[in-house]
Amino acid sequence: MNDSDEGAGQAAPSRRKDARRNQKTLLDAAAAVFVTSGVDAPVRDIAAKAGVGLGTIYRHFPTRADLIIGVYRHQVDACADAGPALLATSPSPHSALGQWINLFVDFLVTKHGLAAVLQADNTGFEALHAYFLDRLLPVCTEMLEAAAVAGEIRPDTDAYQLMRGVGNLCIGAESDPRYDARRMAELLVAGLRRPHH
Amino acid sequence: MNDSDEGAGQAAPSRRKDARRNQKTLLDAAAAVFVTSGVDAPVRDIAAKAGVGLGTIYRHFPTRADLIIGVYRHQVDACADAGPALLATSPSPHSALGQWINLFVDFLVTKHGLAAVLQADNTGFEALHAYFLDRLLPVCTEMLEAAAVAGEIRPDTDAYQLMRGVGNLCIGAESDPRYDARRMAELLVAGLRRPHH
DNA sequence: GCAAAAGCGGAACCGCGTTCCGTATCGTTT
DNA sequence: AAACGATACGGAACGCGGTTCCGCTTTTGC
Repeated sequence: MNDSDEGAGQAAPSRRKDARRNQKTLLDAAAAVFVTSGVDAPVRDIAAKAGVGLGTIYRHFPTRADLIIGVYRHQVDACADAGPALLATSPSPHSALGQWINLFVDFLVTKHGLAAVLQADNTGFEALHAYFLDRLLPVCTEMLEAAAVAGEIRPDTDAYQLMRGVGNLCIGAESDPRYDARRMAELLVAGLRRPHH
Repeated sequence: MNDSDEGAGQAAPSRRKDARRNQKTLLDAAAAVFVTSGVDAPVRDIAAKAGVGLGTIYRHFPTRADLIIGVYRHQVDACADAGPALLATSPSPHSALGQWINLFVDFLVTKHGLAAVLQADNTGFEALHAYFLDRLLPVCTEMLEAAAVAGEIRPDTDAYQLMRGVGNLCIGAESDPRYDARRMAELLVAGLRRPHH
């Protein structure tokens, strides 16, 4: 899949020195451009910001998804790690789930255009979708199960659908002042509560 | 806004006869192409299907939103009309709301790519967004108020946010077999139930 | 039938993603 | 240090799709 690093792996001990430097430069440039122009920013803009040619960016990050993953991997991992922590410190699994979803929503709405590109059907972004699922689905599943065991929610809830639904709720949220994705996500989480305990 | 008709108005009594015919031809062609290729289908495809030039399509429908509105106006109107009817026949306002949302979701998920293009921030689709809001928001507001008066839901629920949330939930639903937008929408509606006192 | 008005077609232009290859740089070997 | 293969770089060039623009055709009013 990935010959050297980009995508899912980050250790790049081999390779030529300039190549490694360029990779880092590109990630920094991409992060900066993503903030100002969103994750859909023209590839040329990122290349220009990094001061490299187009060939270079495509060699290091064959798809835009690779670039996005590279830029946000740490934050996604942090979100994943927060799950078990919340489960341990929260008064109830359902409350932990709510807080965790809040974290996820906050992450998504502050990355312009990221939520829109996260859905599975978006051609060329399968890797991105897969990475998010890979990291977050187990956590979500764990929390849902804990809540189900505690009898707080219906036991038939599917973690994938919940993640997908929450991700969808975040689409375009950053550019619509009348819309509050966090509130909608809370409603969704509230909706899976058991009718009465 | 619209010199003649496209967009929100449909009566086109004046104009040249061939122009009126082309407009109809274009709507039919667009409807057909939307079914097979989604609402993002290349303009050229629609022009080809209709057997007209590019200039013609842009003259009749300056933006893609105009075309989409033209194609789906009747169905949107039907959905709007269904609201009061459901309110009258359903056992409770909340139940009517749930059924109405189901109608809306079914409409959206069967129109490939429509939900994705419905959100406000999508440049060039303001007219589409506005039309949907124009027709459906009053209905949604009415149903929410009825449910609030009946004490079934919290009284502070915003119709715009609900519509936007439901619309978002439908994005990409048609191409992801693991995802059931209707179920998520039901969860959302369930979530605004009053926490029984 | 004729001229102005209205409408039509599609070439052309632009932005953007993506590919490809001649050139430059690196690092290793002698 | 010189030389040479491997590795990486830059950017021209191509394809696709949206949008504009203008010379030509059809319609309509007289």
